[in-house]
Amino acid sequence: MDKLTTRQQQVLDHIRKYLHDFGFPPTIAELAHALGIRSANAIRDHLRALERKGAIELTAGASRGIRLQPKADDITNGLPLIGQVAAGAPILATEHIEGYQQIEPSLFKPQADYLLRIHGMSMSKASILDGDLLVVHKTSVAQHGQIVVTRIDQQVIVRRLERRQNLTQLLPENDDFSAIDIDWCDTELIIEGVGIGVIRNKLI
Amino acid sequence: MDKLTTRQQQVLDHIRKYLHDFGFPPTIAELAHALGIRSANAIRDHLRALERKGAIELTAGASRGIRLQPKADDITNGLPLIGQVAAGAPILATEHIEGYQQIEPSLFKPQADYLLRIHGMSMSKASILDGDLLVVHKTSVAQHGQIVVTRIDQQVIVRRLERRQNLTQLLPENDDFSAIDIDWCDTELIIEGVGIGVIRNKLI
DNA sequence: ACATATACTGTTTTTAAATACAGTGTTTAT
DNA sequence: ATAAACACTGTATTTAAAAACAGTATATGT
Repeated sequence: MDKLTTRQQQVLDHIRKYLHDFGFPPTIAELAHALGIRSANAIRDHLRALERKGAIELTAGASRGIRLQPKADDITNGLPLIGQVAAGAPILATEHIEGYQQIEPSLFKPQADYLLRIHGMSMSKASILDGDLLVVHKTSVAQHGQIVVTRIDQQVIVRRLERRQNLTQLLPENDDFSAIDIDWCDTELIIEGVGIGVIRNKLI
Repeated sequence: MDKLTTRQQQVLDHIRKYLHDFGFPPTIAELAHALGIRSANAIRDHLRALERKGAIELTAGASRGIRLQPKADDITNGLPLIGQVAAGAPILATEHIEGYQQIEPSLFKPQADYLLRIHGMSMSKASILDGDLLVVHKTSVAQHGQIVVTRIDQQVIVRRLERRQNLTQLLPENDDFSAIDIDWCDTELIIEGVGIGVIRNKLI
């Protein structure tokens, strides 16, 4: 989405507020009045600009025919839920997004960026089970002991990060799995994010 | 909210669908057309009935002036988060509510009604840890094997329900805790709800 | 039995709201 | 420098949509 001018942002904010207050979008005249503008045409120009920049969608001829563009706002849209990630592809690529879940970001610290579906029981002893949604904070730095989302040989893997003097390991939390040694010459360790929470939507 | 007739429910469903599809509510004529009705007045009658029954709110004189009535607690406030419950007091009493968490109810099935903070490690082998939030569906009936929120001797306790021929037990998921036998003469078993999910907002 | 709610048809009137047209300056990017 | 985008004013026109009016027929509860 293109950058909005201050005025365009104000118009967008008013549309949001009105929608929240009334449950339906404002008319052009109502927006003009709310922003202290005496001519409806000024708002029409703003709306056209907002549409051109991808912030809203207009329906010609329809009263209140303004739709907020879903992608404009993370909060209205929720957190993306990522299923299986194809080797090499970026995690947040559209084809990996199974859907969006409306979850309060303030529930987690630091900021929750996306949900990653866990496949397999490699982290079961950390009480992270197959099918669980790992709440992930996007970052490229992680500390010893944290649950990390990493990329090894193009594959996305969730493990516990173990950092000693000159040894870095990715530890599973299940004795049936083996640790992955990271030696800096050979294997490249890319950290995609750290786990900050878990959501399980079916109990057994 | 009063019960809706089949037709009223159909009208409400169409409003929901239209809102989802277009981002703004339908006009009366559009609803009539969608339902195969030739007169706008029929829809007006339905809308008035829906408003009377509390399903929607109408704004007189405004085009598309239909607002879906948000389910008082769920959408506006989110799910109540219950901390410690005092002995004998109802779970959802105001003094137990630590706050409200905006969480999409559709993420859980059946319906999520509240979040209960888990104290202690009695369910650790079921991957429900101290500090976790148990997502609870309010019900008084539960089946063998489910994680249940019960009340024993006025205390709220989370355990796994074990029902055999003539034995009912509440099983912990930790060997350090012992099972609770329910004999129907002596102890009264009150089921407050069943666990349908877990939310953990700090990993260790 | 009788009031009330439900579920419509059909036409007309009124008002709400979008659109069109014709402008004036200012700012920003190439 | 100069076109394009930005940020408006103001009036007129057209169309979209709500609301009012006048009915019919069936179902439902008291």
